[in-house]
Amino acid sequence: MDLRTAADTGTKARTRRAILDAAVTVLTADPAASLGDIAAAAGVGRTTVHRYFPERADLTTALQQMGWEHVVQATRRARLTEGTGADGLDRLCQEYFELGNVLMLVFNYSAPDGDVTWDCDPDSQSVLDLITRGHRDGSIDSTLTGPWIRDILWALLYAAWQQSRTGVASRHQALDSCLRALHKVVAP
Amino acid sequence: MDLRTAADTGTKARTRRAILDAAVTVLTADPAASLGDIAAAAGVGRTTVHRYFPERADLTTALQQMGWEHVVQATRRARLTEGTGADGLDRLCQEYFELGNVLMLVFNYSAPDGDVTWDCDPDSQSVLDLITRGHRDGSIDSTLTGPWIRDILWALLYAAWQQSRTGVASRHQALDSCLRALHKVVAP
DNA sequence: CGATAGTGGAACATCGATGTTCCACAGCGG
DNA sequence: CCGCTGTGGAACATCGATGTTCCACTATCG
Repeated sequence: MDLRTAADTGTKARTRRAILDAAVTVLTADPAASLGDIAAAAGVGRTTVHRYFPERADLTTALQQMGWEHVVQATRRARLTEGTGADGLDRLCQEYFELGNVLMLVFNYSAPDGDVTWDCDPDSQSVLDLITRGHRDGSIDSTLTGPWIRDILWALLYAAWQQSRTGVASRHQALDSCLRALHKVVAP
Repeated sequence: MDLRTAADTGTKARTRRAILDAAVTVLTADPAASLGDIAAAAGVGRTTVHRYFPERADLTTALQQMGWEHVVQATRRARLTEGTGADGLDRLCQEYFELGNVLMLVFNYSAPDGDVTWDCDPDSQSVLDLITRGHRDGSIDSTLTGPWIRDILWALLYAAWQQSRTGVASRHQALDSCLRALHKVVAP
């Protein structure tokens, strides 16, 4: 017998995923949305939400964890150890941009819930290492500290996503603007 | 007889101001804080808060209005019509940075309450005009649109204030980093 | 001194979100 | 077919925030 039951990849997993996905969408639009709103958006009953996440905190915790897993995977896909530091940063920006709403949620949930800023997560160090490599190979301005560049990256991504979300620019235009701004900032 | 009673500049004005100031501090830290928290931070009773702002919405409206007034005044102080476009943007960044928490509040309250983004306020046009002038006088990269540069400005300010607020950098260092990043982005 | 403005606090009603319980229904495999 | 699993919905209790009312206290000014 398996520790995880067979249903773990079946109906239950799908329902859980639907709730989490809906939560990302709804909570991004309104961080104070009720569980009923989330249930409605997920197309399930409020009871079902409570079945999967007994308390609201359980849901937000799961959301935060899922969000960070996405960020970690995106960081991995960016292959930070290949090419120059600036190249890696470029790929990282593109991967993060693809995360969309998940990114905004992780961004916003860092402060209010717990002060678990993005300093303490496992992949943050690899980003700082990337920047250090960029400092050494001359592709990143050495006068800009690692944490500051990382924060600029997130800030630019936030602004770019706002642009795309509000229809000021298309998704592609927003990403393009973001990448160019990042290039100019980190260039020595 | 005055339309505004004499007390308008006396005790009542001071109490009102204390409540608004406390609200800025508290709501910046936790946007979902209760009126009791705000009253305690202001050093007044919860009843008094209700006397000045009968409903929560009245308080948030007043906050938003006060915030925008500060922004407008800061924009005026930056004397956007003097010097090159880039110079004006530089001064604007410094003035906005000085607004501190008020800035963060205006920034955060743009989306959740009403969709009154910073496009519709009176001073926004003068900022866009400034950028257009920078495009013409060659001090600002013409391939970057006005709205995008304005959003970058806000995003960088947000990131810089986070740095200073979390103690990663001093206030002065944060502003310096912010200004240098802005310079590099807008440079043609 | 006496009136008035401004305030604080207690008490209360209300409302929405939350969390729990229970029951009914549908699908699916043995 | 029967039982199990997953679900939806109704009903209920609870809790915290909100908004209101009322009364007492203090300081200031005429």
